[in-house]
Amino acid sequence: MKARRIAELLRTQPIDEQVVIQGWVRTFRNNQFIAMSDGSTIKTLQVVVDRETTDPEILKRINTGAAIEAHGTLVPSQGRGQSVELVADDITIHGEADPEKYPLQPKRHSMEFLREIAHLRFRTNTFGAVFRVRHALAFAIHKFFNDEGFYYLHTPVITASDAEGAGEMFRVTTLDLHKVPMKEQGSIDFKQDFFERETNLTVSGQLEAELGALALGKVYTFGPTFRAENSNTSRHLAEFWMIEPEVAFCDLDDNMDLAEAMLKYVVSYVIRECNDDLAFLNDRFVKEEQSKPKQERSEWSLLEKLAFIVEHDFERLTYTRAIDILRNSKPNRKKKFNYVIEEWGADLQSEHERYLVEKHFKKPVILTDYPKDIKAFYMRMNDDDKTVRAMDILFPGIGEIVGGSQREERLDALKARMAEMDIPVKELYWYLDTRKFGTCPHAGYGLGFERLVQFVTGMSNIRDVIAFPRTPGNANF
RNA sequence: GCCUCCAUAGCUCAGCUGGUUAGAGCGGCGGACUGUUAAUCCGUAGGUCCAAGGUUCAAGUCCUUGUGGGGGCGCCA
Repeated sequence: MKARRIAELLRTQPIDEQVVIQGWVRTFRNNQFIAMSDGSTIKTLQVVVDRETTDPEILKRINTGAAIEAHGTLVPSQGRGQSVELVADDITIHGEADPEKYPLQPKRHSMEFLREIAHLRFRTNTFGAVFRVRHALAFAIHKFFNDEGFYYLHTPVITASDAEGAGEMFRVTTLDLHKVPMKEQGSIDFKQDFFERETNLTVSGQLEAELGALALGKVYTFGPTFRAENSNTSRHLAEFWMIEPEVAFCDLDDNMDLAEAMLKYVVSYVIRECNDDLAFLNDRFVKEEQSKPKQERSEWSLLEKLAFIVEHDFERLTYTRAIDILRNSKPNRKKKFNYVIEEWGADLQSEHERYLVEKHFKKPVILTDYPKDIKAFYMRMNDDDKTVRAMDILFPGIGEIVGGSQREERLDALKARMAEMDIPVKELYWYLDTRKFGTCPHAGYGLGFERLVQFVTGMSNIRDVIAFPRTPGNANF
């Protein structure tokens, strides 16, 4: 008989049917009740074994973590706490989990401990919920873009251009590091490397996505991205997944509309499809908040935060207006900020972003039209010649979740900007060609996928929303 | 990269201004009970107090260095 999944059995409740389930033991109570999980849902199915007729040797091996298969009949539960249960007539142990050595117990473990056993942490309620939600978000993103007429473009992971200026890069090479081939002048001879030139892991697929957008109209990328920055925070990874839509004939307002619609779509998708997991994560979130000091505590539960995102328009304002608000804010006047805002042109610190989002507007904020000096070369210059058509979407708790812009489509303006910022024009001839031939206004943005998962699951550390986090000094598993 | 905090049983943690044999809960093992819900009750075993130096009559506790980890900041998504 084919095994069925617990999620399906709990949904359809085929009473009196003979069924088979396969999964892992969460707890074994009273030598009689197995709480069994098969990953299909956060809920467990209670398997009732007859301790009189079941071989004691089998009973002894039913421990937390063991993989088992249960054959039996689904019946209404006699106990409280579940509506149906499986009365087993046969139990097979597929794989034991020696309770003396198995690190997971039916109790609360710290996130730090679970991070050190990342190969086993999928088996906990929290990580089961996180990875089901992560999947649902990824699926919803593909569905949203597909429904909107976008094409999923696979941009390269290995890139030769280091001109993007998005951060430090990881080198890709097959050269023998013990005897690197040198040229006469003392520089490394990359002609002998695999690609016969210097190559790195991508820090962004944007430039390539622009090429696709200027033919296919609407494209998006969704792939791994690498930054060799020595960033040690709860919101940074060396390897993370990024979504980068790029749209032709699109200005900054359209771009903001798209980003806001996408975020609302995926959040409401998950609210609809991941009920049980979100309910669990919500409880977890609320408990964690209660343990924090009062002024750091979130006013809302996780579910309230998610509902709020879907129901309210994001606040849109220019950088210039944001500076005015910040300059006149209480913490600025009382010099409570670590970095006091003195004048226009200053880069916003995360304390300022947090003030705007969490204190002043109390909703997601989209900041636009930043000073050109603090933004990338490819952003479209405004008529004031001082600001560019950039936008950052700031979310409560995690800060910047989206960074995007309208792209500079005018060849002369782009070249001038590249010269000013020492971007090698020659190397990026292919990028400039799109401005030479059939250029048009276009725009796009980058969404940090793990930051989105962080927001939706309420997990406070980004290392707990990706299976095997890569951070400075850590590439385990 | 900078600033901070932490490391005690398999896990979560307590251990006061340095002072005798380092504690609890969970988990393990043995038993009792049996429709339980992280089951309960009784008993029991379990420790290189992260490592290496140092101060002291005496170090889990103080100092130095190292290792591992957390949090904050910067860089960003």
